[in-house]
Amino acid sequence: MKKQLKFNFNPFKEGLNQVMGTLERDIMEVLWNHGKSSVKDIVSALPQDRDSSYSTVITVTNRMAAKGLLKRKKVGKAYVYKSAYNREQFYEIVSKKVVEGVSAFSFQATVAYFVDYMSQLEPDKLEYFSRLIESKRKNKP
Amino acid sequence: MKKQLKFNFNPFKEGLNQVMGTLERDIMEVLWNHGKSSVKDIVSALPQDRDSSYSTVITVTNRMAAKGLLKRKKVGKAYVYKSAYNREQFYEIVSKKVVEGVSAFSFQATVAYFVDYMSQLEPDKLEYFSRLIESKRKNKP
DNA sequence: TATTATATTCTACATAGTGTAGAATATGCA
DNA sequence: TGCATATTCTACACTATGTAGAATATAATA
Repeated sequence: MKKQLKFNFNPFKEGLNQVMGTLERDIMEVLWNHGKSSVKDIVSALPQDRDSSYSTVITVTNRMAAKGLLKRKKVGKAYVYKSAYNREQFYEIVSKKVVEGVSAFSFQATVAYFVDYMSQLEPDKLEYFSRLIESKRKNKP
Repeated sequence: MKKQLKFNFNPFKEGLNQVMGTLERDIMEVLWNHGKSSVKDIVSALPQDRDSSYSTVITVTNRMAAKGLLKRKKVGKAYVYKSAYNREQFYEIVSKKVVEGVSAFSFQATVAYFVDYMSQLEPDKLEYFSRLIESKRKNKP
């Protein structure tokens, strides 16, 4: 079976950067937005304000491949990289693991803050939540 | 106001070790179980299988104090350390921040897995949450 | 008060993850 | 076969954590 993806979760950062470094995040975005890409492609697609060298990007993509975040395949002279998971899969994997982890850390506190957090949100999100619960209840006689 | 406690959350580890290192965790446990303690006290209360030197423990307690995890006060010749938060407070702070963080990361996936996780553990609780959510919704016109 | 036991601070090294990139090496196409 | 280009290797920076010796400070007591 596929090796389980390992990551840390930093709740004080934003978006993908909660789970990986900033360059890694930018590379993930490039691969999700542009599909399979060579290092050359990635370098040119990276945000303008980030001018990482070719070898910096190669080092990081290889580390990401070693971690199971990316896959690579030789095409002609160069390797072509792609994300091992699409965006939706990746967010699901992370969310699931963090929810499991924090529930195991402290079920009570987690439940309390989850409900609390939810109730402060807009009604449509609460509604989404209650509809989800209802459907679960119906499927669990 | 008090400086906000910063931490990473590792869902692949266990208990307090999800939020800090192993020696840090052992020190927290000593302080929660024994109350205010000098470094000497801590060293002797640490698990037998861990034989960290006095200066190792001092280094780590000072780092923890710098991070806001511990407080210290000079008593006689030595400093006496105590946790900045009691166990319950600490678990609440962490749970709250991680729940907020992962909800911001991906609201939909988080809600989905949270409900999923809860319904697997104790189906009955779903009804409780359902009612809780409903009452929250009614209080939010 | 001077000595001494003990506590602290300073410094430094190790490992892991991430960002960085030059130098050396390999390789495929013209 | 040669060259342009891609890869690998190596190495340094920074942060977090674990580790601990050496140097220094300090309080209690003789």
